Amino acid sequence: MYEDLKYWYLRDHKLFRTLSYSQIKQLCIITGFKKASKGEIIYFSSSDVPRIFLLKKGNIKIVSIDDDGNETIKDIIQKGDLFGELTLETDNKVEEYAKVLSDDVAICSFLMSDFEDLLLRNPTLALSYTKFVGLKMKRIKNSYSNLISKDAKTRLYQFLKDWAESEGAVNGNSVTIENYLTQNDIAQIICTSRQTATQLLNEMEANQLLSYNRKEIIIQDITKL
Amino acid sequence: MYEDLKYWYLRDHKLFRTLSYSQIKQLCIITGFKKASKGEIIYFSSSDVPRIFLLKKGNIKIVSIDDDGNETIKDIIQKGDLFGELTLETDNKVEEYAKVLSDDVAICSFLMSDFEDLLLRNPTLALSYTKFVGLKMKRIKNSYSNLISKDAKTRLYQFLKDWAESEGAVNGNSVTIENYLTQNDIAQIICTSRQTATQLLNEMEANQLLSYNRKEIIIQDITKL
DNA sequence: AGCAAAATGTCGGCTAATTTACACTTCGCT
DNA sequence: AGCGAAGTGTAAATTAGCCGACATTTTGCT
Repeated sequence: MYEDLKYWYLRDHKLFRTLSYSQIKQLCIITGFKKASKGEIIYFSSSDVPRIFLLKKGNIKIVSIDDDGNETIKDIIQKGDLFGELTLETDNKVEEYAKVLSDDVAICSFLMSDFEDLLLRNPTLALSYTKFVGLKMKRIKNSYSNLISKDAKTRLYQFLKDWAESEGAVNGNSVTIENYLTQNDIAQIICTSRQTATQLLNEMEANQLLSYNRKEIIIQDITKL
Repeated sequence: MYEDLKYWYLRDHKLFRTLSYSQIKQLCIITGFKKASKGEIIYFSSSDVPRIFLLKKGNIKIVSIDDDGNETIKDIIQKGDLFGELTLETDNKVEEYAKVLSDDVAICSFLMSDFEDLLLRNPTLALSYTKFVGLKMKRIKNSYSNLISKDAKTRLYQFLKDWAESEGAVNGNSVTIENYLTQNDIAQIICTSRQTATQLLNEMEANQLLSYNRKEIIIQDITKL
């Protein structure tokens, strides 16, 4: 990969924005680049050397298999997000992999050990990274407490609001979301059965809160959710 | 407070164990010390300057109030744990406070800004701290996914196992836990109603899995849980 | 175009667990 | 010692949402 390309990729993430061109260039830590298409599975825990990944394009879901063999969606990663062993500790206990949701994705990665060295040499970056991990933790806490204390309907509403906020195209009070999730995915994210999710979505459509199809979701009036 | 005392307090947490005596002494970041007794409430978010706290003695619970005014237990902090704005970002959105569970507690604290400076000057510490926050995140993720996918009984069993492991006095296969929680607390932690928790605990007692009273819980055979 | 697989829609029975309601016990305090 | 508050025990009614079962629609593939 060309030096300039590396620079551009890293520079694009807000975490690295504070580093100068020469700093990034000097570090040269990007060691992998990968393209993949819809439905493909990318293993990243265990396997070879521990890495941190940056999703450059598209969407993926992080899925884990529990003891009973059920799939659970752990996270949805969007363009620009980091994923992988963000805690800088490898654990082989959890069996996780990523599955491509959008038509195609571009992923770049670097070695965890290289990243650690970088953090050691750039205390400011280390501090930013700590805050970044902390923010991620806060988000998780927040979404989980929703899962626990609210009913399925409220959870779906909250999920749609969050999704609309992070990715929706706003047009007045109406928001259009590119829908790369199946109803089953949505059900898993809000921790309910597929049937319940279907029922709730149809109910919302009947109440003219949104219009749903496999390509996009249009929320008529985001303020009414 | 005497310099030596400060040193001792910090030194006691594994995070600071790598720092030399002179380093800690030089930094002198402990700026607060506090004792409190059972039932007392300690506010730590919002209010004055942001701080990080270290619980030296006793047990506290972190409680938050949601929109509807219900109390939720966010975390149980044990002797030696850090708490407060561990993410190094203050947010005033969440209304959280700590409540003392044990007879009395000792808490020391330092300013978040001082701690940030310290991290900037000690990259190794910064890295350790990041991993520490990451570990905390992993624990939270794990306990939440238990909450979501398992039924109340399994959750209670898991909670008791965890509690026994972190604090229990082992004696062969039997483990004795000092019980500073009410059944209501336990119910909140495992996210069920007080009645269900009571019922399950009595059921376990009837099945001779444990003996419960307000002072202690004795698990007859930890391997059978 | 045609077929299999994946995704969506719909229905009732079933069950864990919440809710409501109340009695009893223990604790902390003056 | 005695009282109120907090904690614990128990039971019945109610319900959200899971599960199984199936029909229909849409997609991707050759």
